[in-house]
Amino acid sequence: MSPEEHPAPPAAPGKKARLSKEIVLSTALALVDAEGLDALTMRRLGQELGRDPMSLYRYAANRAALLDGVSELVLNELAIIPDDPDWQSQLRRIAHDLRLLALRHPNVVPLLVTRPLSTPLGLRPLGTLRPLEQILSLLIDAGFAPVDALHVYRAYYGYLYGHILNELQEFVVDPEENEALLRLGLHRLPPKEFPRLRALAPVLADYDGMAELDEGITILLSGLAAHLPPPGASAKP
Amino acid sequence: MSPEEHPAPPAAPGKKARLSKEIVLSTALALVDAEGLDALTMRRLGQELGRDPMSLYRYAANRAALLDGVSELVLNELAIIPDDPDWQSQLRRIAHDLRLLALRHPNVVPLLVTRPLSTPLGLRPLGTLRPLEQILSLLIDAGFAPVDALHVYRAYYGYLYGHILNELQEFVVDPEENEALLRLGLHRLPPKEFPRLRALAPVLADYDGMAELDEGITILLSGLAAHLPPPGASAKP
DNA sequence: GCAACTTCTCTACAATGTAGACTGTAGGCG
DNA sequence: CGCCTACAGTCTACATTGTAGAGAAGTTGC
Repeated sequence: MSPEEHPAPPAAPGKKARLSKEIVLSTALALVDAEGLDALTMRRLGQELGRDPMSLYRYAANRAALLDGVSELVLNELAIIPDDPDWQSQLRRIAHDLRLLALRHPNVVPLLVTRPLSTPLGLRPLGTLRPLEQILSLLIDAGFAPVDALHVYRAYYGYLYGHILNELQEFVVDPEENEALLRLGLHRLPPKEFPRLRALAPVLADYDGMAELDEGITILLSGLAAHLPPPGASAKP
Repeated sequence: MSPEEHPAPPAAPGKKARLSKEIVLSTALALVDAEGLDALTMRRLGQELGRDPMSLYRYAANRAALLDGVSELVLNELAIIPDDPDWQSQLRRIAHDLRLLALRHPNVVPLLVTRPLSTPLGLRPLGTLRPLEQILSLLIDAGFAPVDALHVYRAYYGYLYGHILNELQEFVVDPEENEALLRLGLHRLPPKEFPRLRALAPVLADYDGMAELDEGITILLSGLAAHLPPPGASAKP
């Protein structure tokens, strides 16, 4: 019975290890994953850490910075390693990775999408810019001119984010419920006004996001490859 | 000098016309457009209307409902009229319209994107589902099987939303400032870590969103047309 | 053992959303 | 005309939020 004497912080999950930005942010993320964005209040996070809420301000200037930190943490889970020389399959892999990341942290997606809208490019957390830089780099290394790389990136990332939003929006509410109409709450729609939507209920209900993403990416990438000067036309060795 | 005696409410912008949902929502939208989402508090909106904040609850069950109402109001500005028999040019036109809508109400875009994430399909404000229904209808009328129409819709709308988010994110901060690096705040990025991004500063600074959207849509639509059973294969007259 | 830190806590306050009771006003019916 | 009912709008009150500012506790170097 020595529940209070342990001087070694690393293995004592009990109460009093010194805080750190990493600890704060990762328990913030855990909280958001478990209970949603609204649950992430200073007081609640403080309580989760067994600390006074005010202590958090040592590690994040304010709540907004905390949210940025969480975004960054999540995006850091995305590994972009240029092992595959084919840019198309590379981008395809990243797309699937990002999709899975979003499904793993659905509550963070609004942050990823929304916060950059209120923060100019250069002031965003570096972690959120890194994928952009890395993908540009990947494309340029594959032989694209920088300007074209940017175009490819925009079309690609645009579609990717759009797809993720779409998929999360269509997420099935109550998997217990079997009737597709009910499962999606579509029975509340006036049939006269929404005949198509209602008729598509069964199809909507089993949305294969992964397949849909893959098709879309295929179309987009091959289209991009066709409409642009082929990589290698005017590139570095 | 009869500023108080007018018994006719319609022409008296002064103070005391009876409220209505339309009035409340449209001044809410005006407020958001002018000062951003955060400015839309119950008290502030009440003040804007010359009424007690609590009176708003007659017209919106709570703040979330207010936000939904604003989304709906904005989406109602999008007119989808099936005048053009060619589905591709139809979708292209809608895409440009929606883009302009977003540029007209940039502060509302986070709402459009975020709120559906926390509301199951069937429970969303009808106004926000109407574009979906209408586009499905348009595609089915053009000869697509319903399931394929849904696929087209998803890829199309996904890309479209993604593009809009992209474009708004890259919005130039201070158009007064001439140096591209500065204008975007990119000078804060460590050069070693972000060489590509920094090198692209000038290109980033003059982003032609309209052209970029059009290219993307072209690629996507022609790709979709090629990868799917051509409309009319198994359709109604 | 003291001094200069950093880290954490306490208290306090202004702003927000909203419940619940209340007041006024407009119309319907005798 | 007088009363009654319904509804629009208001007032007061409260719990919850982010965060400023002063201080306590703990840690580290000499």
